[in-house]
Amino acid sequence: MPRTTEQNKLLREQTSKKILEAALEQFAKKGFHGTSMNDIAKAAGVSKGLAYNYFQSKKHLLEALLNLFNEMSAEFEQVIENSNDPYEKIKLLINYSFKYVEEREDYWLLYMSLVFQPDVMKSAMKVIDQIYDSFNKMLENIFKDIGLKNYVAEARIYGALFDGIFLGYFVNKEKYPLEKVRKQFLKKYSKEELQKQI
Amino acid sequence: MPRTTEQNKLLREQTSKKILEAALEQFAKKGFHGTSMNDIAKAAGVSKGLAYNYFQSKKHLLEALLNLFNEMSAEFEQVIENSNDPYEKIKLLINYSFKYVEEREDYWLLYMSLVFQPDVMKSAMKVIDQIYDSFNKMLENIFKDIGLKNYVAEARIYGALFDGIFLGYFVNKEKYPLEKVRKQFLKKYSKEELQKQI
Amino acid sequence: MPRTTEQNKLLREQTSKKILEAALEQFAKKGFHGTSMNDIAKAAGVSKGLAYNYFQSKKHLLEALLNLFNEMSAEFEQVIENSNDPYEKIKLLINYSFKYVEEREDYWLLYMSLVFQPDVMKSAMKVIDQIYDSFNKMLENIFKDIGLKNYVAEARIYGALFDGIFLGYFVNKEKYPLEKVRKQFLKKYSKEELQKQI
Amino acid sequence: MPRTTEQNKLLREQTSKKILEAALEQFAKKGFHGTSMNDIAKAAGVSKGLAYNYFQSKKHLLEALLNLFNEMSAEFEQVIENSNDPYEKIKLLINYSFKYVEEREDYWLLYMSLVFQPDVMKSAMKVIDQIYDSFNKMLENIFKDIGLKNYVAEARIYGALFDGIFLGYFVNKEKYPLEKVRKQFLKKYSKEELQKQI
DNA sequence: GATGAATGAGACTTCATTCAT
DNA sequence: AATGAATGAAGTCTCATTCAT
Repeated sequence: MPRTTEQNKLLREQTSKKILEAALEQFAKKGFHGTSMNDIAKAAGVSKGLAYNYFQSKKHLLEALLNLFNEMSAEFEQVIENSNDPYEKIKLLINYSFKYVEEREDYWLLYMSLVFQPDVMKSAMKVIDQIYDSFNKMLENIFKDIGLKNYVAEARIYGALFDGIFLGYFVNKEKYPLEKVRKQFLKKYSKEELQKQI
Repeated sequence: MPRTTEQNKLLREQTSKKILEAALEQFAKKGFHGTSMNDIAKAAGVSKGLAYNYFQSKKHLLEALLNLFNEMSAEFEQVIENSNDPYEKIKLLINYSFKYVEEREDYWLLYMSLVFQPDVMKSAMKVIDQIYDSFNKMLENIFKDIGLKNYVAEARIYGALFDGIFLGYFVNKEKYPLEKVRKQFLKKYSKEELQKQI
Repeated sequence: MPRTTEQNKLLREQTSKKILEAALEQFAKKGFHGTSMNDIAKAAGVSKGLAYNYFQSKKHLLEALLNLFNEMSAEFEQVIENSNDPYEKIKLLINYSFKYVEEREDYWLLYMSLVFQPDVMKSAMKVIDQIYDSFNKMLENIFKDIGLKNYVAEARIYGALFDGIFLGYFVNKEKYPLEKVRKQFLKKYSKEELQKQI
Repeated sequence: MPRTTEQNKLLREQTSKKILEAALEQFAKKGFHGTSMNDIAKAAGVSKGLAYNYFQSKKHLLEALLNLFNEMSAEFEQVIENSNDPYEKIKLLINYSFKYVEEREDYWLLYMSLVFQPDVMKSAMKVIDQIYDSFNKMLENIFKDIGLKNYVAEARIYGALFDGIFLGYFVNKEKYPLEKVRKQFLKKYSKEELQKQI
């Protein structure tokens, strides 16, 4: 009995996901140029041919991954929707960030490795730039709400802290005092401290 | 008549430098795997063969560049020697950092791209780890001198700011409000602000 | 529809054999260093890349060929099993040798060219040494059975004759009086002559 | 003061010899294709450029070495001039052979490696063929003088023994019972034994 | 939908040879 | 006569992609 259209669609989705996840993992670990289609196919448990059945080329595969970054961005936006208080929003953001990067290490690593290899793909930088922008706007709005005069610079500084902390963390996970830093981060952006700056 | 030993030494130094600089530039722009020896040779204006006369392999070439990172680290240490006042040291550090990254963009980009591709080379991560360590120790000492209780976390936060700011800057140089951020950075680490935290 | 596992296995065996045979032929003719992977691939009628799909490297290809030498050795052992009379064994051996080298010229040439280039591969010399050993032991036993006092030296002398004859033959096949030499060889190792030496 | 013509000539001869010897040693050890001009220059203690000043190319260098083989051949001829007795000549030949190969291992190894790589150079095979011929003629004459009916085959068999023994010796010098074989060789070609064959 | 054998362009590297800050 | 820096062709090997006993 042949598969129903329904079943086929499901199968395609599952296989596609397997390949995407494998690609993400491999790209994150070894970089775009350092990863071969063979690596990806093997990690996904499929044949090389099948990977090409789903994605036109290695670049297309990367492009497909980039779309996931937009979701990442959207999730951050959602998190701050949970409160109307800008102080609370900051707190939610910080906690979510730590959770996020720890859980989705691969996304974050791929994201960063693309930042530092703009030549890999033009479209990558466009996506990355957009994410940066939306993240900054989000932060600027929060800091404006709080009443910080230099909210433009403050947004960048907050973003820099976020990026820089995880950068340091990935240089040497064992050594990095992530918990201490998280606490200090929260403290620096607590209502009490922020109000001193107004 | 053969060249004198002196002449040869000079020639070797010049050519070696040409190749190293070209490699730095190319690696920074396109990443290790994304750069071919051909790219490097062409950028250096020499033949492919000659590059191998100077550096055993592409990896050895990268390794030679890594040594330059240690110099970078040493320069930071020197800068803070110019004062005994920890508050002044911080100020010197910040200003030097901005000048440094702007002037030596390529170093910084290569450095970062290696952070995000640990598979490229074991030795790279070792060197990077060491630089991080020494930078952190330097900062911890300064913050300890100032009297900050959480000097460990504070050192990491300072470092994160540094890394994160330039990361953001390179994502989109045109858009980044570097000068505003520098000022805000200085303000946050001014004597006045720091003393509030003691 | 993909090929069945069965089909693939057959295909791999066939292609592998094609490559091995081409490599043997080329190595025998031009030596290991004098043969390029391109030469081999062309002679095998496959692409360069495919040769690497089957053999990790040129050295591995040579190593695979070395295993064939062990078969060669085994065949000689089998030949003398056909008789219990040591005099008859010698005769069988001589006739088989001539047939063997004439038919498997390439094996023999490769074997010899490896003897004279020990630097090519450590493992090659190990295999060659083993074959020499087993061949010598075989001969020593036969000569011991016959009752020759100097059976150790006699085994070596027999082996030397074997090697030396074909060496001379390959220097100039047209000129070499192979048939005359074979007859003289047989005569020297005839029961009648051997018994004179006891 | 410039060198005199005399001095220059001497110098050229010395340097030429140094290079030839180094080439012989390297070719013998690693084969023609396995040896680089750099290897040779280094082993000779001269610059690459100088080697080319003396020898037009790597092939020319090999060709120059081939001429030395002719000397080798001539030396054998001279040795047997020392006696008029064919039985004595054989004895002189055997003893000289063993001494020769042991002392001039490199010549012999190069000679043999060329036999098994005819593609390396056409001219090599011509020279080798000539040496074989003259050696064979020499032996045929001796065996004819002794009165052996099958002197043609006997000459080849003697030659084969010579080649084969040293071949076996170089496969594993430590293990080879060279002295035992030499004695047995001498015995086989003693007047007493040879006369049995007439 | 799925496989992996096969290709070929291009990467890294070596080396005979040339040439001259 | 002597040097070794420099070149470029050719060799080893990898890998994105295609294709079909």
